[in-house]
Amino acid sequence: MSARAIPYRPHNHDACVSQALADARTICQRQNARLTPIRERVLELIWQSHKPLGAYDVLAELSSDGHNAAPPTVYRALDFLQQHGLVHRIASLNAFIGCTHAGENHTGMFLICRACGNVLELTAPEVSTAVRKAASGEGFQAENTTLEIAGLCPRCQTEPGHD
Amino acid sequence: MSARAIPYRPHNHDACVSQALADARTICQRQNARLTPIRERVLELIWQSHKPLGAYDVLAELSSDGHNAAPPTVYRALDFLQQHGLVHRIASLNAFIGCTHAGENHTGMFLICRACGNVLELTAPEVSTAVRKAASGEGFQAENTTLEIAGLCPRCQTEPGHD
DNA sequence: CTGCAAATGTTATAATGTTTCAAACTTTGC
DNA sequence: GCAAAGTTTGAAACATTATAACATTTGCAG
Repeated sequence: MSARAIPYRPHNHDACVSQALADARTICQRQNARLTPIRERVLELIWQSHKPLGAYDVLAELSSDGHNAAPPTVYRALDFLQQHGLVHRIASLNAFIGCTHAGENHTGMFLICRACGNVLELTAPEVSTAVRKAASGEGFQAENTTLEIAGLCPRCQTEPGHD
Repeated sequence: MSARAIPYRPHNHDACVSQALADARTICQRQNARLTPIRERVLELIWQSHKPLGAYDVLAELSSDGHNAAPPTVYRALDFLQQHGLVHRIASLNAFIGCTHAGENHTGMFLICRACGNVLELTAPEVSTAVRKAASGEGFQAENTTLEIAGLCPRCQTEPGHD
């Protein structure tokens, strides 16, 4: 659906965002879910950064919009977006990021650069398989996987402090 | 070093705890790290439960010891214990659990039962390999992996609400 | 148009984590 | 031993993240 994201290199990010929003509208329609103005705006704000955005960052942006929102508004929108696979929560950062595989039925795996803060979402079938196998080897019925890898992105390995 | 933990089934947990503490003392000695009374006590408290303990849970236990501690005391002890591989932080729960592979140089993988709250720590080499491969396939230099799987443990699949 | 369910507004509060500076304790070099 | 330096702990305040509870509004089906 959306094109492959390449957060580490400059690109026309506005186009990413528009595409993501268009995808979201389609997905919500198919699921009979209401992508209300607030929800759409929150999704847009989150997409405008490749770096994960905290709930209170979103809140601040909304405020500077003139929208006088309180925390529950943001958390509710984020819950909705998560529920419908439009954003992911990065547990190790308490922050949220747009899903680059929305509607694709996947297990996200996140490469988080500790230097520049960018995050790349991957789907790695071999990883998913290995994880599922390891869990079922213990008789464990896996439902939800959190897989977050902190380290250095290609750019920050050679070009420290660029961003 | 420590025997394999089997949180899903009853066992002599006091023995687990003593063993973990003994191991910890050895490990710290080898690393020239000071396992002070507070740190040891925190480690003990964490080990006394197979369920992850929040920092404020630890704090409460310390208080009921008569030890009048403030949050930084606990967080500092937890940082120390993490640094030396004696406890793990479970990001998806904001909680801590004793490391069952202390001193073994491993990447933890956690099976978290959403019903009983018990957590099993695994080391799955195939998973680690797959993760490392996926990361380096993107040119990403992985440093730290958070891998947490929520689901149902064997016991809770057949015996809901036992605990 | 009316009544119900879903969504949002509003206020307050809970839970989690950090900063800062001072005091106590340990180690080290002499 | 003893003073200096470093490490650990105490203590108070504060910052950040998240939720509870209840009122109000909006969208929609009948």
